Amino acid sequence: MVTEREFLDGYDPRAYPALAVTVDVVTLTIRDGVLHVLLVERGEQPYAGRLALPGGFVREETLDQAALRELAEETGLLPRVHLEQLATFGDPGRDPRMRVVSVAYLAFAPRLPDPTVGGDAAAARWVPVDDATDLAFDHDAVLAAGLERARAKLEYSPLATAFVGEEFTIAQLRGVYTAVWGEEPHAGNFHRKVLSVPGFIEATGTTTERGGERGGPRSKLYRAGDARILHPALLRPTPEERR
Amino acid sequence: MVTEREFLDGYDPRAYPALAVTVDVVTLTIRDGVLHVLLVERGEQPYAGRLALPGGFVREETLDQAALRELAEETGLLPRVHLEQLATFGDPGRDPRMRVVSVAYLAFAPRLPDPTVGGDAAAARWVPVDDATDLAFDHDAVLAAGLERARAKLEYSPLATAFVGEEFTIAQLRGVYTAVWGEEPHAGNFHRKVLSVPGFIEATGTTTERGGERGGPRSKLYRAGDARILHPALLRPTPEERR
DNA sequence: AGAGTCCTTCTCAGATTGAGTTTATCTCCA
DNA sequence: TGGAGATAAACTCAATCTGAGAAGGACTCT
Repeated sequence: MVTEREFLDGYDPRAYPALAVTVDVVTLTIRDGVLHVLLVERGEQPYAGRLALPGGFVREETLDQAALRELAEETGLLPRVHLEQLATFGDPGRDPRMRVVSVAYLAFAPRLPDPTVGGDAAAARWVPVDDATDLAFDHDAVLAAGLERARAKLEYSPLATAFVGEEFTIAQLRGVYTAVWGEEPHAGNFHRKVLSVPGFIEATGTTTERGGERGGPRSKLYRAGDARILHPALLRPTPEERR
Repeated sequence: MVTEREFLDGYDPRAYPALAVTVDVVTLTIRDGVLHVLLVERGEQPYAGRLALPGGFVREETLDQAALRELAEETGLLPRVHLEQLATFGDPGRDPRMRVVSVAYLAFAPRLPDPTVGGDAAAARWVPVDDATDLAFDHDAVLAAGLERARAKLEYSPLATAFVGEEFTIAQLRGVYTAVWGEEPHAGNFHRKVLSVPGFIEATGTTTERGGERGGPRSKLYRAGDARILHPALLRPTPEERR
């Protein structure tokens, strides 16, 4: 906010050229073990033909509502989506047309159907994050910030459960960590750790109907617990070489 | 950012009433072992007489530059200040005059002199964070977010060194954790831990000139190392009751 | 039926942690 | 000047946690 003094001293409509505030959403999901991000293809200049994060102007609504609205318009999804503010990008010149300050959001969703082009949805599609390069505007940096946030939050928050369905196996949960971190945690230790963190997951008492596709026993099913933070945390292997 | 489609579909100057973007800065420092925040007293309505975070309009500059400029205008301080983006607050109605989207920043500074009222500085002063209540606008929430971020960052980043001078003792560093967490870490274990984290601090080879004010031997002096993250982390005592 | 998969549990040595103790150095005050 | 009290730094030790591996089944496919 701004103090009255600054408001009076500084305010001159001509001194502050038109300025827009938008939201952009980094929506992540996992498909076939690979982390994907939701992108839309731009039809017009600038950056025509390039991929970009879905987003749009903020209306008379909260920023959170704007992000949720954009996400819904683009994908038709609403339920079971974790949404959080990521960071704000506002360098002059990041949009060649005018000064645009963009509040970036980060969303996590379980596997979703391909966006239907019903409604006003542009050509939205899921793209493996490794292929999501050369995005329009400064969206490469926005995506990078989102990925780093996601990797870090898996360590100390029960976020991974937002990527899987209502009921899930520990192996599925491990698949989330593998996809996001790009590294597979030790299966046995992961199992022990996940079960020992209070409130992370709770057993349903049921198991899967079948074993794994390539064999193996049925697995027990779990649902998300009520913990908001993981304690102790599940730390990434090799955060960096020691010494 | 915004796609061209959305830009064309949605853009109508009258549909989007005037909107301002500001930065507000939560500046923290430690004085006499107590965490303080920099506040300015508002002279005019709304919220006349109330305390508020320093801030102002974003000009033709990056958001980071705007935050740094506001901080410098308010306090005259520039060197050795750690500054990072905190979060963006944009609820309609958070400013009664117009829609104002505020990008909040978080700054950490070693002990600084009282802001001189030279220049255009308003009545800025350091206030113990526990006394910083009933702030103008939604600044209570902004401050709360800043405090929580600071507490969390002490765990896994070498941020504490931003609160002390160029050279410091381990006891001073422990004082930072005590002030921010409101809880004193075990002195012996803190000592061991801080020295064992690679890159956190490095010895200068010198000691203080005198012992502590109430006795005790001279302490060794250290300076900040080059680590960007602490690994392993210094976890807060009692993050919550286990089980 | 056999080969291969993999969920789940177990083992174990090494590292880390929390709590407390020890030693020596220094300041303040009588 | 001689304590009394404070504290930086190092050490001790038991309890816990961690990483790495292996074992036991239960299940899939061919």
